Formats: sequence, structure tokens, C-alpha cells
Amino acid sequence: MAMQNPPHPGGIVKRQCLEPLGLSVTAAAGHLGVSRQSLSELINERAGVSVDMAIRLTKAFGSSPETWLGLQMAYDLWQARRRIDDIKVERIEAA
Amino acid sequence: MAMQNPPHPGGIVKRQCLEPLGLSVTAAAGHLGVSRQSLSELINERAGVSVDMAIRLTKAFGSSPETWLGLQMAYDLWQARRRIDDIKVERIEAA
DNA sequence: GTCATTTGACAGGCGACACTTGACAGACTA
DNA sequence: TAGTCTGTCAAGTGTCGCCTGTCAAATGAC
Repeated sequence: MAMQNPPHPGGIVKRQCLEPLGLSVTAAAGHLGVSRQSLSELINERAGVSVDMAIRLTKAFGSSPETWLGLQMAYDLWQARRRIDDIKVERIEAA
Repeated sequence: MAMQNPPHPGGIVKRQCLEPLGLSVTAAAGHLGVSRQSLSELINERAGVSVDMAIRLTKAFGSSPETWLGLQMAYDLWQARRRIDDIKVERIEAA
């Protein structure tokens, strides 16, 4: 059962992490040890969750790096399905 | 139960896909629609599995993009754990 | 109304990485 | 010997995460 339309992890960070704690982007970025721009881009879905960022998010807000990266993977894969038919590869069967 | 030492996906492609079918790197690369160098780098663990490559591998050898990317994620995360203590982030608790 | 904070956005630049074509040397084989 | 396969190097492209600096707009406090 694949998700219908996986959300971008940035929105989750915003709604599930920053807003409940009343954290500003500036404050959270400082806490995470990244630039304000970097976190802003993630939150506004203009950047993805990197391995580094996944670790920072886990240390600050909990969950696990696997979960954060899994969200990103699901999102990326969903986007890729738009152009999946452009990739022409035939199945290789055992001779 | 995390894996002790996740293998690089490249080795899996080599041992589980190419060798059982007697496929050369050159032949497999042509089939996957990528350059010989590109597949060679993956197999020799000098490149990772991209979203694009995961789709190609799935179309050619089966499994799923999630599985291929999951292998890559596990590997990347394992590598990152070496420097995980260099990332200084404190837990943010609810006020 | 004014000032400080916050925010999204843009420019310029850096390093990493996946991928390409072209080329070369070593190894293996018909 | 000739052809194939392979790993690898060079050089170039495009994408992307991240940085600093800057700017204008919005928000809130005084």
C-alpha cells in the first residue's frame, strides 16, 4: 500500500516540529547548526533532507534518520514516477 | 535491529544480478541505458544508487526502487555514523 | 508611527556527486 | 595476434545542499 501523495518532509518539519514548539525558522536553524536559508529552503520545499540534515533533525526533534530520509525517498520516488516511462529499460531474464 | 555493516548496493548488483546471469559490465550498462563507466563506478562502490538508477535496476532486475534506494540509504547512514558525534545538536523539548 | 524581528527570496560561490564521451593500458581469450 | 572486457583517468555538464550577504515585505511591541 503505497502512499497516495507523499508529503515533502519540509512541511512535516514545519507543522510537526516548529509550529507546536512555537519555534521561528531563525531560532530552529541556529539550534540545528545550519544557516537560516538552508532550513528555510527545506521548509519551503525547495531542498530535500540530506543525510546530515536527517541526523540534525533526529537529534533535535527525535524520530530517526531512517524515518526522515525515508520520507524524502518516498517523496523523490513519487516525483520520479512522472518520468518513469521515459526510462526505457527491458527486463533481463535468466537465459 | 539495525544491520551490522550494510553492504554497498554496488556489490549486490554485481553478485546478485550480473554474475548469476553471466552479464558483463559493458552488456549490462548497455541494457540499463547508462554508460559503461557509470555502471562500473556503481559496481566498484565509487558511486551510489540514484533515483534514476534505482528505477533502471528495478526494470531490469526486479525488486523495487524503494528497496534499491533503501540499501543505499542504509549504507549512507552507516557511513555517516562515523562522524555523527561531530554534529552538535541538542534536543529541543517542549517548553 | 516607529523600531526590531522574522521571513522568503536572490546573488555569488563552493564542494560533492551522478553522468557523459573519449582514451589508454592490462588482462583474458578465440 | 586480434578482439573483447575491464578499470581508470581526464574533462566537462547539471543538479543540489549549504554558506555569506543583502533586500523588501510582514509582523508585533513600544
